[in-house]
Amino acid sequence: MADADKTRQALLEAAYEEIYRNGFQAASLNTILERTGVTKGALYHHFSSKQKLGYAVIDEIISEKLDREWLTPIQQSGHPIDVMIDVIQLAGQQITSQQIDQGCPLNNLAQEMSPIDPGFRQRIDHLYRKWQQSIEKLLRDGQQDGEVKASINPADAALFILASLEGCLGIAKNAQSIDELKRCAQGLVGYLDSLRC
Amino acid sequence: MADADKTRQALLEAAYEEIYRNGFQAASLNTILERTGVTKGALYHHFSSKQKLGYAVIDEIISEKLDREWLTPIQQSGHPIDVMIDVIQLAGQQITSQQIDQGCPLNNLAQEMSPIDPGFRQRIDHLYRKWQQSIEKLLRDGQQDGEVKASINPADAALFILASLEGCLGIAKNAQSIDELKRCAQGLVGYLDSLRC
DNA sequence: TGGAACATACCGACCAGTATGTATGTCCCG
DNA sequence: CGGGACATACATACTGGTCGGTATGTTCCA
Repeated sequence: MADADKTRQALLEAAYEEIYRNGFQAASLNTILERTGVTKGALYHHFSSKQKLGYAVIDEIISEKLDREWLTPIQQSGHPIDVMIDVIQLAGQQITSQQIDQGCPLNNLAQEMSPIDPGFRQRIDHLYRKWQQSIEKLLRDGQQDGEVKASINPADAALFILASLEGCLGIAKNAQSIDELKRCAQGLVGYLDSLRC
Repeated sequence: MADADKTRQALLEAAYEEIYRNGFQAASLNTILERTGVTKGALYHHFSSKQKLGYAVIDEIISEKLDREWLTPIQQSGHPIDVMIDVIQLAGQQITSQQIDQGCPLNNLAQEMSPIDPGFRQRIDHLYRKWQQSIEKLLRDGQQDGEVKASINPADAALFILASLEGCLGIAKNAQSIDELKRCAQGLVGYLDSLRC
């Protein structure tokens, strides 16, 4: 039934917002219910626990967001290093100050939940791995085209690029400063440049 | 009175552990009381709220830990870049798998609390700034000695180094993998090498 | 020097509020 | 008319925080 799906989707989106704002543990089901106008019975009809709701937010909302905002844009044509720099700088231009303050939704959940809930950790790890592999593929393509140094290990470099990106977002989040994000991202761009032949 | 100080210190240390394990919001005062054998009245005699207890943990426990484990070691004599690589690799050797899983105490608090509590954000920012400046000073010294490229901006590079370091710790925390930490840190070492003349 | 006045450190029962989760009832569509 | 899709009311546990009270000094004046 379409109505049921709409209810479920509304819950997922409100849960995503609430979790993004407060973290998973501090996220309140009652707040989610208020914001959606859905009742508690309906929520527990669709999700058997708060934990399962959190899992679904990762598997459906955040995963889809990652695809749309990072994995797909990175697949555009062009020199791999240039493409990555473009994507990073475009994201830097589009980001709002609210998004800076709240950081990366995936990394937020990773830092909070991975030590205390294997189900979260596993799901987050899966997304990180996809992310890393998409960067790795880009570097590998660059090596074949002769744009990227043959001496580097694409998997290791991709891992470091991803870590640095999350690190920059984390630092800027605490500083609540777009300027600091851009200065930090510039360091990452410098590293990317150093991978060119 | 010495006993009062001992009580206060015991509370701070137990609070640090509890917060490190569960985050600040999910940290339970009752657990802290159980672990220390201190009563609730005593706790609220020393700290007027859970928030103030959290502030004190940053100002006293975490700040001291940062000094001891990063700021002081970085001040040893030697070529700046070599010193930093040494400190990073030594830390990588000494880290336990439990510490990997739980991540960096300062970064954990930063990601959780900075968007929702200005007092936390400010205190964490203060420590990050000290950290960054100690790296910046090292790079500046390296430039004067002719070991570090004159073309780089020491403040910006220090910011990126700090962000990358936290990023590597964060990624390894989610992966729960020492190997992934070392591979990631190797990327940081590569960046540091690229700063040499 | 002895004792009243006061301060510090601590105790632990209790409070209101909130959290997730459950049990049962109703509605409505195929 | 059976079952999916809810709604309502409630259970239970736990949270941070408060409050009246106590025990152990410390100070200071007669």
